[in-house]
Amino acid sequence: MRDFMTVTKALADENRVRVLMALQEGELCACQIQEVLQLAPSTVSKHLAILYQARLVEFRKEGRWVYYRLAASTPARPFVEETLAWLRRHLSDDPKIRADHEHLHKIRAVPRETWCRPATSTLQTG
Amino acid sequence: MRDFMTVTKALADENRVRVLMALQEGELCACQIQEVLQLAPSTVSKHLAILYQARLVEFRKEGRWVYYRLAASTPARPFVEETLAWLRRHLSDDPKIRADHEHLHKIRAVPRETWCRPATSTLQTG
DNA sequence: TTTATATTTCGTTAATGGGTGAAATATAAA
DNA sequence: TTTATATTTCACCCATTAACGAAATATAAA
Repeated sequence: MRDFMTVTKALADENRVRVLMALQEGELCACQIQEVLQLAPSTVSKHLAILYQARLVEFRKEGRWVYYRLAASTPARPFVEETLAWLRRHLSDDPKIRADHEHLHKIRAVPRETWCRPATSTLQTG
Repeated sequence: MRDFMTVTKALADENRVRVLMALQEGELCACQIQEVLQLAPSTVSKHLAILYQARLVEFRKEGRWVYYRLAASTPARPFVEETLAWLRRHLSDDPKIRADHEHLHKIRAVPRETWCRPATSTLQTG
């Protein structure tokens, strides 16, 4: 029950759901997720920690960067894939999710140095 | 997205999840739900309103009583059945859910007048 | 080493949300 | 009508949490 509630609470925030949907297309480093959500790094970090505690995402560290991905489902814990499929079925067509995906495509199209910088993002958001 | 978040927020509370699981065995009136959750009537009423807004439950009024049931899934909105199936798969074996079911069996076994009374419940809870 | 960058942790603030009791509402019984 | 009961609404309190900036941590580059 406790595990289950940890997951439902993790899903009860729009920004965290956006993260999970963004990760459906592949891993992203923390700063890419910051760019999509347009939130402060500390805020995004907290959201990612909550998703990690719910075991919905995993991460790997590469140099200064931390790459997050959807957690792998195991036979013993089909939970994740099931939950993500549920999200996908109901949110794939959502306008905001679609906008995030378009935003992500732009982010992936340019070298990281272009946008992973101090404060001024040169990326066109519209 | 907004609809979806209304549902995930509704699911992000343990007592509301307990209500949904309790309703799997059939409709219950508000006071029966109060008895299961052991919470104040006003609190239970609030929880039920949140579940209703999320369109996870429906209700019918019969005299002074209000009977709640799981919402019917329609082809246009398979959401409910899917969500409830998800709950069932992951919580049917949960100790607290099982205890609620046992409690419910006792509640159903006695006439309503026995326990749906002022403040003193004569029902054995253990 | 020093400097720069990516991320997390910490402290704080503001908003949200669960809990309650009292009052309001609705219906049934006396 | 008056009284009793079931439920909801309202106002409030307290706990939780999302957001941020600043500081701390970690790693890479100079």
